[in-house]
Amino acid sequence: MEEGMSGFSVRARGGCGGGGGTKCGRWNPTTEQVKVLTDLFRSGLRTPSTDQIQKISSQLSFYGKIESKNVFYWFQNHKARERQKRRRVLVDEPKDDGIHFPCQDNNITSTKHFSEIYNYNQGSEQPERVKETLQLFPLNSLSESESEKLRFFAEECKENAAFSYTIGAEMDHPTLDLRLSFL
Amino acid sequence: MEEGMSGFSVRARGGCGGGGGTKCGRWNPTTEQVKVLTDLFRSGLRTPSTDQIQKISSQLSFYGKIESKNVFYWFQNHKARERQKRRRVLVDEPKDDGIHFPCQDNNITSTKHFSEIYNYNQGSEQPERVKETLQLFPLNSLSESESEKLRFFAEECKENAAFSYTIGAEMDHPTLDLRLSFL
DNA sequence: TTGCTATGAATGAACG
DNA sequence: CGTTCATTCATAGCAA
Repeated sequence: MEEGMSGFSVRARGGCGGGGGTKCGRWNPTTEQVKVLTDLFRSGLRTPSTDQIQKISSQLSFYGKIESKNVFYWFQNHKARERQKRRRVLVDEPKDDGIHFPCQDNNITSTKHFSEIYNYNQGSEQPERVKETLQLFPLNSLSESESEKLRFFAEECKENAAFSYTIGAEMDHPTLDLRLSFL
Repeated sequence: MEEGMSGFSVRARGGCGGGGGTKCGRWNPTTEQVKVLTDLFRSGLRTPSTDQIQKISSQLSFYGKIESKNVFYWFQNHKARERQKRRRVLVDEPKDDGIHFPCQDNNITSTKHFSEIYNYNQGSEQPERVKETLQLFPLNSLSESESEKLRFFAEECKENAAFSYTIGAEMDHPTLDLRLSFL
């Protein structure tokens, strides 16, 4: 795949006019946009707030057409897919049964929230929920694949790590500054 | 021939109760059900009461498997996403600085009471929400996106408009009658 | 063309 | 109610 296409206008494809019958065209992120988003993600950003989404979108619009919903979806998808990938690793390779600590144990008991809201219940309360257990673990004697898995877990755990990110380090033009400070 | 064109998933029903014995995870609304729900929403229904939910669900069950909670969630989601979308559009496209009239700013006498319209009031009753006066305005020289935004605002206005809706106009079969009268 | 993979988009369900 | 999660649909790009 050619990596040129610097800047934007990568959506050169006909899009709408193409033989589709559905709505025309979906967002096609430029390499710069993907880079920034990925860096943000790796910096610890997982679930940007509405404000952050808008700021990011605004900044990224420099590199090409983009809407805030694109940023929103990007993070949703990226997070979800990393999660399911990790999940797959857990299931596919059960040989690592020495460590298992998915950051925050999700106790998935069957849900009954609609009835909770509308009183369609018939008694029997059960507001039990397991609290987080986030424990540390010995970081030694780990094989390649194992340490890789650890990385996954580590990534998951930094849900809300504080961070700041600056766009434009080696970009050709702008040196845009996008400092995200939460809380 | 098949080209994959479709406004939506054409799979629809079957699923759980069908003879295929497929997965029956979550509700998969039929196109008819979606149509009715959408029409109800567009008619002004935003937060149906428990009774209304029951009625709607009951009627829609004709078109396929459905539960009350599905209707409940549908409206919750639809409303939430409508607002979210509108919010995003407002911020994403500030280039419409020629028109700005949130909902019912009838009087040209400026926007003196935003709090009245979006009443997040805290001292008095709020029985008087939106009077459906929804004034018209020159629908000319409006770009595509602009008129789209207008539609958003218009939709927001009919928060609790009285309405009645009849299912089955051009439906293939039933002519179900679902008159919802509130208050 | 056909199939696969990655990923944008949508939405049912549910949480806080 | 706003936000988040899980699953699925749809499509662009590439490979065989």
